[in-house]
Amino acid sequence: MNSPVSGNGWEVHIADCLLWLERFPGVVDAVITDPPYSSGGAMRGDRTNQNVNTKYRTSGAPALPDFTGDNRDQRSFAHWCALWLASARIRTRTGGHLLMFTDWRQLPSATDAVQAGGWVWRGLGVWQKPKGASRPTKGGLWNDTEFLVWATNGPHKPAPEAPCLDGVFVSASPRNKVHLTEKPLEILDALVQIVPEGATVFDPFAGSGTTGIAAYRRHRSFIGVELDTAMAATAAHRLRNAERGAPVNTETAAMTLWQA
Amino acid sequence: MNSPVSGNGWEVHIADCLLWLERFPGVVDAVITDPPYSSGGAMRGDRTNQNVNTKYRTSGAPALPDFTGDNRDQRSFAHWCALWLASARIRTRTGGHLLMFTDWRQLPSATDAVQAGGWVWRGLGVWQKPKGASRPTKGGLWNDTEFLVWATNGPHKPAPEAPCLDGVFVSASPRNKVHLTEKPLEILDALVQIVPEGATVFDPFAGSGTTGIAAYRRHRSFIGVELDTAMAATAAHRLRNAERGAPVNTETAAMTLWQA
DNA sequence: CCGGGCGGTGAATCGGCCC
DNA sequence: CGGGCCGATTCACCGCCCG
Repeated sequence: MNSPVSGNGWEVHIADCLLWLERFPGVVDAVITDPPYSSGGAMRGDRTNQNVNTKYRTSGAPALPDFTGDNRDQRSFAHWCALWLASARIRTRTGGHLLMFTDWRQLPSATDAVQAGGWVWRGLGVWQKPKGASRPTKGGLWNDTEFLVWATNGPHKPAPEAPCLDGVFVSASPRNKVHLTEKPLEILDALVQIVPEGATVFDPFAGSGTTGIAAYRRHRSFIGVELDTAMAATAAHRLRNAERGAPVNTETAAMTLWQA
Repeated sequence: MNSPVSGNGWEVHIADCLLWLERFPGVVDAVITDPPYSSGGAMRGDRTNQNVNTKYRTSGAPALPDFTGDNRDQRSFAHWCALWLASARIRTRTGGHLLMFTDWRQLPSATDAVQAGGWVWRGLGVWQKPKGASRPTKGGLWNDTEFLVWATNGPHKPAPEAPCLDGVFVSASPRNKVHLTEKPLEILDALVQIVPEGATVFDPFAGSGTTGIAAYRRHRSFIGVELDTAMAATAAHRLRNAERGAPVNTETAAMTLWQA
């Protein structure tokens, strides 16, 4: 285990989360994460030669770094999720929470994996994107949602003062993204409140660290694991920006992407 | 096959949809339906002695008739759905649509069944209920959504003028319900527009006929099948109200529930 | 006719108790 | 000890009623 980059109540580790979890001795209160979806071309065997930039980029937007782990077929996606979900659950306190993003195509696999990993599935949240930030489907349903699987490690015993989180989050994709699938900070800001202040939030696919920033600002501790060295550097940079009270997506944060 | 109750562009049959479909010679353009969810207590085997009124009713609201078929366990729910979905697909034109309501708990089983029935799953819609019309979950996600599985029979080739339906429908549960799980007319009004005017909409679980009313008002033909005699009478009554341009949920419509 | 106040409601869930 | 039945719980919004 490499030594992490850390700050006041947060740490970011560069590691594969499965290997990292095997050696992690602590206990966390919630797992809040956005794993690689591996969507598109599932069950069609046509994903071997695509990386994320050719897959997702359509316009003249600046290219973002390819991220790894987004090329599994559907069955192995579910199996792999079950593995890290089981490992993460072992390190989550009884009654602790899981909040995991997924898209519609992987949703059934995701809920299967969550349950296979020993979590108790308790509901679904919806991230509704404004129409401008999504794609119309002529003659069908507008594809403007992603989903959030909510589960607990065993019984759900909310504290009397525990808030009730919305089931539908309306928010546009962030501007000035430093990660291709970066989630809106305001959604993570709501999600981290599923645990009380002082609790520890764990993100095994920390990416650019948005979960950590939300946790930091809401006075929750954060442990992030990210496989990609450059992306982990970006997460650390953005968390340090948050510590300074600065905007997180600075020019220099973006530059860390290409230096490692 | 009993002779149906029918009107100008609509018919309601009293039958089990699986048996009825076996003998139906026609072709429809869309299947839009809300099957019994069989939710609650899934995988816990505790559903034997519950009817829907004890299951879902909490307050002093007037009792509505129990509906049948809401007591399958999860595996047989998926299997049974696959059966009627396959039968219905055979009677749907190539490129025709399926829109099927489900709740979060049955969503993975529902999408499995849709695909097992030979449909091509193409997306998810969300029905977001106002907070007042749903249940808070302390320390977790508010349970204020139901879902809509969208699929097509084979390739999706929308007409150039085909509209794009919303992915998220915001609507309160109807007042003066005559069916325990009656869906808002405004949502069905949007959904029937997935097929052009003059096309035929089929609902194998017609219930109180809301899908038919929406289809009638939007100049689509409607074929409904409903197992429960009293509920089918209610559907016919409400459709006749719609033909007269009258409000559909009249006192007499409610009375048909208890007469058969 | 408009605005504010108030009571009703909800495609459950959970703990506890009884048999 | 296990399974099933009973009843308390939850809170923002909807819509009616009244001023």
